Amino acid sequence: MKIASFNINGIKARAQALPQWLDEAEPDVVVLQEIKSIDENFPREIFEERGYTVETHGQKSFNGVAILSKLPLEDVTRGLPGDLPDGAPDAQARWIEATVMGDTPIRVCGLYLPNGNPVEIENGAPKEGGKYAYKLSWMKRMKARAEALLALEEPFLMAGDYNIIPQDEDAKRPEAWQDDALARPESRAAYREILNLGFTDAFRARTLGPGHYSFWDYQAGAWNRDDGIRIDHILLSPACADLLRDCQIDKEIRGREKPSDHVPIWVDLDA
DNA sequence: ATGCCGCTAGAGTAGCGA
Repeated sequence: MKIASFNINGIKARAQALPQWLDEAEPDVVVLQEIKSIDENFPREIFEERGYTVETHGQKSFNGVAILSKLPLEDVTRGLPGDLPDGAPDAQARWIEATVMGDTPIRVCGLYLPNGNPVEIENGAPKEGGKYAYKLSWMKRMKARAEALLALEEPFLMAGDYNIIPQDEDAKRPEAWQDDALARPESRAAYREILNLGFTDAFRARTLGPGHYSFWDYQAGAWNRDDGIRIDHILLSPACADLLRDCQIDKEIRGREKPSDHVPIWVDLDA
C-alpha cells in the first residue's frame, strides 16, 4: 500500500500538477495540506474520476487538509482534539484522520502543523497568543493524540507538513534557520518528544545523510540552488514501522510547470 | 542584499500568510 503526503499550496492552483503526479505515482492514499478551500469548493470530481474517495477538512483562504483514497475509509474524523491555551476552540483546519481498509487496516493522520513564525519571546517564553506559542501548544495536543492512538496498539501513521527541520543536516543552510520557528530548539524538542514516544521517521529509516529536502522556497532561486529544507515527514507507529518497505521524496516534481513549493513524500507498506 | 506564490477583497493594487 502506497501512502503519500503532499502540501499542494492551493487546490485551485494545482488543478494540473496534482492530477498529473497522481497518474504517475499511483498512490493508494494521499493526505493533502494547504488545500486553501472550503469543502464545498473542493474539486472532488478530479479525484473521484480517478477512483479516489475524497474526504476534506477545509476552511476559507488558508490551511485545509484532505484525504484521497482508492481503498475504503472508515471512521473519518476532522480536527485535532483539544482547545487553545485560553480554552477557546481551535478554528484552524489542520488535522484529519481515517482508517484505510486494506488487507491490514491502517489509521492515517494527515496534518498541517503550524508554521510558528514570527517567533515572539516575552520574558524568556513564547508570547501568549502569538504564532510561536500556538505552534508549540498545537504540538502538545498532537503528542496527546499520538499517545491515545499508541494505546490502541494498532498500526497508524502521521503524515504531513510538520514545519519542523529535525536536524541541521535537513537544511542546505542550517545557519539561516537556527532562529526560525522551523528549527529553534523548542520546536525540535517538541518534535523529539513526539518521536520519542516510539515513532519511526520513515524517510530516515531508509536514507541517511544530508541533501534530502521536501520544500524549496519560491523566492531567491531556492530551487535552482537546491536551497531546501526537509519539513514533510511520515512518522510510523511501532506496528506500522514493521510494515515499511520503502520511503521516497518525489523531488523532481518541484522542477515542473506551476509547482507547489513542497514535493510529495510517500511510504510503501506491506499492508 | 535579493529574485515568489496563492489567497481574498473588490476593482489596482494591497495585505496576509508562509
